[in-house]
Amino acid sequence: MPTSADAAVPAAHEREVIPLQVTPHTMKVACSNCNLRELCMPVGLDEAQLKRIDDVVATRRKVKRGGTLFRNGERFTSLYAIRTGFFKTCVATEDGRDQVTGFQMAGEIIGLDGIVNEQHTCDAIALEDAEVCVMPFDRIEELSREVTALQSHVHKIMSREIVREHSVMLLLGSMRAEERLAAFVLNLVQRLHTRGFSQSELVLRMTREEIGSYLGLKLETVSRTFSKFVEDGIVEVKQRHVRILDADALKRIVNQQSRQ
Amino acid sequence: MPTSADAAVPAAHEREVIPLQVTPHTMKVACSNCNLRELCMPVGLDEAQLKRIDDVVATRRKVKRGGTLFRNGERFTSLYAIRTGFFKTCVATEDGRDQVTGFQMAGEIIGLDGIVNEQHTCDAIALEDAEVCVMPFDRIEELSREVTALQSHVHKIMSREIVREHSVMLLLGSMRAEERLAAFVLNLVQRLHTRGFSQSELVLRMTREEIGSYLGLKLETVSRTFSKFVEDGIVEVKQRHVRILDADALKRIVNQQSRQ
DNA sequence: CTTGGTAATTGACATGAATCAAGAGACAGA
DNA sequence: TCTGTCTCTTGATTCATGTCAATTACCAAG
Repeated sequence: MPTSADAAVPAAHEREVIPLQVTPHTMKVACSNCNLRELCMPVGLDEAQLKRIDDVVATRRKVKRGGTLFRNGERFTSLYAIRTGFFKTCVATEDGRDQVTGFQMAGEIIGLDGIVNEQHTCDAIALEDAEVCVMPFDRIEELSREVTALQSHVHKIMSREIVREHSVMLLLGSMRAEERLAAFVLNLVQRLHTRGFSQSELVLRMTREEIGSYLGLKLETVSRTFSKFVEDGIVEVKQRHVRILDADALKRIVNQQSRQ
Repeated sequence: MPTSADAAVPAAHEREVIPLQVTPHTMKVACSNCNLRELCMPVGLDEAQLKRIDDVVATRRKVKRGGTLFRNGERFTSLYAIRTGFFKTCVATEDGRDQVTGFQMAGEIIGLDGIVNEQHTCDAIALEDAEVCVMPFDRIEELSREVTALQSHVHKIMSREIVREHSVMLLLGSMRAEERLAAFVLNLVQRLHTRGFSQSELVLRMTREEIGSYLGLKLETVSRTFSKFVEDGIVEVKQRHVRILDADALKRIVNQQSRQ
């Protein structure tokens, strides 16, 4: 039930005071002049196609830090393109275990898990105040029947997620703690660098426990491994602020064969 | 380069004598009367749509046991629907480690990883003599612009793969050896049962080492864990033949919280 | 500035799975 | 049938990571 883009602002001030509450944002959005366009939309469109693409985004939605964009079991209606902020997605078993399946940042698409059963199968939680573009999936399907570039783009985004998950499986299935953490840090800076941030410095938006969950490690192991990297002069760590001193060393750690 | 469906049979007998060699098979294929249709194709199509869907499959292809359907780095052109046989897919790092990312059986679709970069990022290897339907992806995209049910179906297949991988991440990230193996066996019989096989008996098509790679364990651990299940009277194991004596016990093992 | 709560670090110890090694089965090809 | 090669099992031992516990650092609210 995305709010119409033209509707009046619905008591936004009231909602602001409730933490964890999602705040619909009704300013009309245009992909065609969004600076994240090349991250979440196809490139090489002509003027007319660009105009149509604008119609994919129904509204924007703000999610406060700690708030949920969607939850396991909720009905699936839309994909979300992250405009600002940082999310984690996690799955859970009945017995309470849960597993972070990914961390998502600006320009990335979230919600693909919901397509198959028209129901989300994971939680998406904002790790900092965030804003997303709401893209109703039926609209995406409709338009991608007409705009070939959009169709291809949607397929590529899903395929990219599959490939990413393969690499996480490789990490979880065959790497040791140091390799996992090195790979994780390198992956994060690389993605941040693509978005114009430093190649050597980053601020972690998640706790040691969340990193551990993603990497299949306990938070103590994450902490110890960071400490080891610091001892070895590979990184500086001050709480969530990480400075990479020797990126090559990190790469060597990832590629070194340890377990078979 | 799929062989035209109408071409003459190309020296099939010659190819048969070369193991690991893929044998193009040119018999015209019809999804519309394939008994696996409900597994790999959309349901609820009218006569006209069914006829069009038949055009998605260009040819069939046979792959001998041990042969590769595609390899990491190869150009992506087609998705494959498995008609008979059993595959594994695996990814590898430069340093030689590799990770089985899945086992696929009749009715399942393979090759989705290749879409994003028009290049395969994993190997697909037949674990027994197999036959697949070759579905050129440009044809799939073309037709799914016109047949809404096909478009939706393609999206769901990709989403299903994403969700499956989430559950593998959960398994690899937070389960212990016994839980992993129990979950694996239950998943296999369940899928085989869907295809009309026994609910309590199965023949493993893969080695202990391949199971271990998939589950992030060493082959010795897989073997020991099977032995433990046998001791506990949960299964009977004779080489690759497994009979489940107590499915509930397996389910309890999966759901029991052990590590947090 | 104090206080309470969350997050992170570090140490001591326990343990599950890896490693190393030997041997037994199974199976394909001669 | 024999032979060589995989594959699987099982035991002894090691090691990486989990577990438990104590302490410190940080941050937000009063």
